[in-house]
Amino acid sequence: MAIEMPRGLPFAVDTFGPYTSTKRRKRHHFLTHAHKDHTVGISPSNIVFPIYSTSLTISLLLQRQPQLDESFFVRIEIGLSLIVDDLDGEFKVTAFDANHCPGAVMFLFEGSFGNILHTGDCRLTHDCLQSLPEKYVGKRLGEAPKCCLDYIFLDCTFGKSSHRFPSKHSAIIQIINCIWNHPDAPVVYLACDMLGQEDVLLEVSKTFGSKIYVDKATNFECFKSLMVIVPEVVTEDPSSRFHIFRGFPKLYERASAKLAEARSKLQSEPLIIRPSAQWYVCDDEDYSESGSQIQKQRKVRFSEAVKDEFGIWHVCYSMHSSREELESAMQLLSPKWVVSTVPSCRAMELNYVKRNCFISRFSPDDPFWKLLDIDMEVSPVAAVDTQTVTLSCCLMSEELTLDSVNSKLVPVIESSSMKKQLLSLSPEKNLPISLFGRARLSSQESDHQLHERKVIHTQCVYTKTSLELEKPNPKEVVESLQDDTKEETVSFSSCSSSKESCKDLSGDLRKLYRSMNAPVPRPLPSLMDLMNARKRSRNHLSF
DNA sequence: GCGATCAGCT
DNA sequence: CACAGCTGATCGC
Repeated sequence: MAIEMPRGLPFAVDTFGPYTSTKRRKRHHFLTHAHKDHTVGISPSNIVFPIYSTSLTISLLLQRQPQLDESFFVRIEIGLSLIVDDLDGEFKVTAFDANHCPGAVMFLFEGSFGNILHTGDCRLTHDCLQSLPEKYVGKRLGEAPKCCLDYIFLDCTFGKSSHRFPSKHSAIIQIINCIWNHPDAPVVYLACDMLGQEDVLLEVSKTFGSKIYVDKATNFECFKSLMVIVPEVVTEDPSSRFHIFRGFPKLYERASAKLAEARSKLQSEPLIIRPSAQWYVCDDEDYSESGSQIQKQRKVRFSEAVKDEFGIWHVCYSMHSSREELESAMQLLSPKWVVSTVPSCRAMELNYVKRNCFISRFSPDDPFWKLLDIDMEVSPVAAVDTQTVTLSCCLMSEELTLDSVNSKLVPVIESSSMKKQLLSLSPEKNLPISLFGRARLSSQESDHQLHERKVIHTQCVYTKTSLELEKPNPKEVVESLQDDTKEETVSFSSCSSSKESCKDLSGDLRKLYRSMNAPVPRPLPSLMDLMNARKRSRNHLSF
């Protein structure tokens, strides 16, 4: 899952259009790693070259999509920098190991827009941080680095997970121990067919002196990428004790079937190991209502493999940072602003962000404003001009609506007058408007006060040109704090806290919200009924 | 008819 | 729940 970069930046990371307007097309594209959800949109028909990425990521991508051409890509390797020419002045980009999967990198951009770290997907361990330029990393917790990053686009995938994850190395040792503890298992199935689990295979292979069988016929893509990354561990001989087990689909069903088959034949059971953090983050949140008894009964240990009710052994092998790792990384890096690259604005839940990221921190000449395409040189304008578009108008034309959160939406004057409005805010008096996520409060405000704050609600600011009348071009999503309401915090983020997903808005609008690091609101249930009824009647007609 | 995107699922 | 990814339906050219 990737987010669009703010409009003021000339580059995109892990997003590849297509953009309807060439005006919006980013001039430079960067790819952090080869997982498919980060390569969506890369195709010969949508050439957005050059795409900057590591040799390994490019190789994996070319292998999967041979119709792409090498010439679309520019190689950048871990630890190396490139200077990129741009209309707005050149900038420097450096790649760093993201500790996520083979070829995965974080990008550090340094230019007139500021110093920006985009982590892609990452597991931000201490070692990982130490590979960043010294000036950006504090020597110890609480000690500011010599140079502050302006923004971090941060992988907060497991930002909610309060558990301490074992290191990848430790997880691999757990896997090896688990295998040692099952000498009678005739076959060891490793659910490791995903890019990023190769080290598990490598270490198992080295420890037990055996290659690992990959079924070329049913798992060709995995076979191909293993032949690029760790060819020395792969065998096509099914008599090997170690087999790759597909993680999808229906892992549990297939695993149960394997075990049942052995039992029915009175054979020793095979050993099935799934190295993934997914199983461990399940009971992280408050599932007291929806969570099954099975979940409650789980006595999860992170220090050794755990067998579940289906007979699968789990080891917490995580390719993303835990909350603890993120907090610690943010403290050492002390960025001015943090944006989550995953939806639900999970960055806002980090203590570091709650305590340190507020808009009042930015002076009028800070590049922050430029990043958001907000021009500080504002000329006086009429209160209402011809560019004003109301939300209701946009929504009608899109056949979409926002949910009750937005029922208080008011028309907002676009562009310059809006900017002026924003900029005229005095931090003390009218706090706070934030441009990303939940409004950030002043640093003096305690967590308790923070909690007492009132409803935050969303305003969408749209620009209009004659061309874009049909498809409004939402420009900025801002939040404002309403002082006269009594509700406790954040109806705005109701979506992210809700257990339901936010799948009810059209893709375009969803992308917009995500790019602003704002949770996607859901239409009113009544509207959903209408939309569904319309869908049903349409389906009916087609018969 | 094809590729891109979305919905739904695990 | 949700990683990354699959399948099948639908959309749009």
